[in-house]
Amino acid sequence: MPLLRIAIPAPFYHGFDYLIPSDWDIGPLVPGIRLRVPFGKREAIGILTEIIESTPTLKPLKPAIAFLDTEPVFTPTLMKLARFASQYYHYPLGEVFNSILPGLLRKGKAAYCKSLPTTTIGLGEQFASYALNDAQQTAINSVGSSLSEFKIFLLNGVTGSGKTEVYLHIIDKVIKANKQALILVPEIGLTPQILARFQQRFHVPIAALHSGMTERERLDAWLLAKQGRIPIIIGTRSALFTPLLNPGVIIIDEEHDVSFKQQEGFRYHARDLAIVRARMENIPILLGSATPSLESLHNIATARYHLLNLPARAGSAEHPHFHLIDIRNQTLENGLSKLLLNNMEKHLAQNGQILLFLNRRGFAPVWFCHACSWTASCDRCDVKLTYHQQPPSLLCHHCGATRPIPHQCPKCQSHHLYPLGLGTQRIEQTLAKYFPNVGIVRIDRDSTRRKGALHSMLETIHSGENKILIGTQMIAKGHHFPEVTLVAILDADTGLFSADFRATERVAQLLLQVAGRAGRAERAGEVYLQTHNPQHPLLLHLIEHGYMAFAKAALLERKNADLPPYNYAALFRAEAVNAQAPLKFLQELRDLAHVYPTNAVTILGPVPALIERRAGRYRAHLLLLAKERAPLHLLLNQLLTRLSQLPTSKRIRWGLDVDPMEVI
DNA sequence: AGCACGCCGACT
DNA sequence: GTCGGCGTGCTC
Repeated sequence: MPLLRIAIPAPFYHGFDYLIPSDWDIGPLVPGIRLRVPFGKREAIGILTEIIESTPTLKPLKPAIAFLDTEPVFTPTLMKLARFASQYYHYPLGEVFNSILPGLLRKGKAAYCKSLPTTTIGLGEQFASYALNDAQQTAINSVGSSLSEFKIFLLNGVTGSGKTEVYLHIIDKVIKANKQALILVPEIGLTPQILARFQQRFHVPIAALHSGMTERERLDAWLLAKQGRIPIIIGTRSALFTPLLNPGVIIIDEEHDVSFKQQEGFRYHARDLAIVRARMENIPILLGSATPSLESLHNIATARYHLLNLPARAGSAEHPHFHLIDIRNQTLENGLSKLLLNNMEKHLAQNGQILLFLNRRGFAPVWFCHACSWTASCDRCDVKLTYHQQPPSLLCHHCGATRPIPHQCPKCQSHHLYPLGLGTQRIEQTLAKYFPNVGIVRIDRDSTRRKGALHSMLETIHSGENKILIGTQMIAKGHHFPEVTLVAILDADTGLFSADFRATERVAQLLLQVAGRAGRAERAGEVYLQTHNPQHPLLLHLIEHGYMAFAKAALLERKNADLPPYNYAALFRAEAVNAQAPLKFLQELRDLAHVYPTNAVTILGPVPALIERRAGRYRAHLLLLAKERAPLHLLLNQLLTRLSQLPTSKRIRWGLDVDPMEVI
């Protein structure tokens, strides 16, 4: 008698087996359909993974309640991909399915599409009006001649080298072959500009999967893509799991971007899984970046990926022209050096626009007592509170807590309290004083909270109404400012000495990204970096020899330190209200590893997290490193099967992060 | 993760 | 005398 093996969205690493009610037609019972089943004292919706002949469980089986689909909600590839991801990230299969499914299907709604494509159908301009250079043509031909085979390409080219044009031509070939193109972009990269460019070029339905969509729109896009009726799908990380009837190509734009890695729950990396998917679908995958990840560059070196280089267009600098401003022993005007202010004046006089980058929102990062050096810190986190002037408050950037600003020191009763250090609000104020007749706009999370605010602020730059833009990381992605002739990074030192092994890579990528916001292809901007470390080898390498030289040096460091990509990493994270519990739990886990001795895996820790207490919870980490994947994953499996038996495991929130992006 | 059961403190 | 706190155990 056949039985149903079902993946249930619950924290278990195995499926659950059910009886088939005797009056059911067995025909629709194929892997990939949803079923409603009794589960403990409640009901659950699970995915049928297998029809089996017998069950290993000794408990009596319950019959399933209902099947919700007559055909699978997943394509066969997505079923395989989910299974792979579940094993690779050691995350329960039912939970993986659950995070892939559109919300309405998760809740048991019918897999039925009400509307025809709600997406815009573009005008379909002629492609022949666009001149390609040799490098672009080579890239297009390389991918174009591999349209029905699995091959990984890395398209490396600076801003303005024409990466998007290459994407568009490849997509054109794909849809002309009646296949579908899946494009993943970073979280903030999915701007209306990018979408407009696609809509302008293609006379086909385009699904743009963004956070503002309703659940209904999401489901429609999913179902239409599955039926092959939407040829182009653009979206962020989770769009990777869109079912495709006729997949033709996957494109990952800005492949180095960390937003492709999910940072909670099912901690998958969309780029890495996209490669697995492309292999399963037997299609090419194109990774694009001006600053490729060290992982990808290593894969170029080992010939796993094929490199396609796009040199900068004629007339433009290969990389922006950098100037280091040594701010040691200099009197700064609220963070702005004399040299920078003079150059700003010069550029403004020539009607240029200016972009200032400071990755710190608020007015000042510290509220400080002049008399006894007391500083305001968060009650629930191990961080100082940030002083905000609008609205006036002390804010914790880690847990969101706000406090009124004390004007008397709680420690020594002094009234000499003042904001210390620099944030974007303070820079904005200083600029207003220095350039009273120049339009200034500040773009950060605080100033853009209102819906549509970001868009209208960007407009004031594009229209020329504002001449100076001061912003945080928000301005580093997606947007381009052709009239900006001067870019300044006010504090290039942030991150240079971070304990995380990826910090320097992130700094290099961020600096180049910010620098790349400016200018036109034929008129690249000047870039100033204010630093206390003008001799820092990373900064020197980057500005003198460019990103590739930096990457080469950084890879050598990683190799010498046995860090990724020369080792595979997995990180156990634990947190609890009790300060000792996470460390104790991870120590127990480490001790458990002694039961499975292996030389192939190095275990480091447990150690408290760099910011140990966050939102009232203490956090700790245990890092595992291995030269080969197999022994690492074997050990992880062994640990996970016995983890729930550890005495402290119930009092702990824990998670496993395979290929972690951050280890501090 | 849910959900129920179970055994100890402050309320009508 | 009950309502409810969250520790513990279970889910085919």
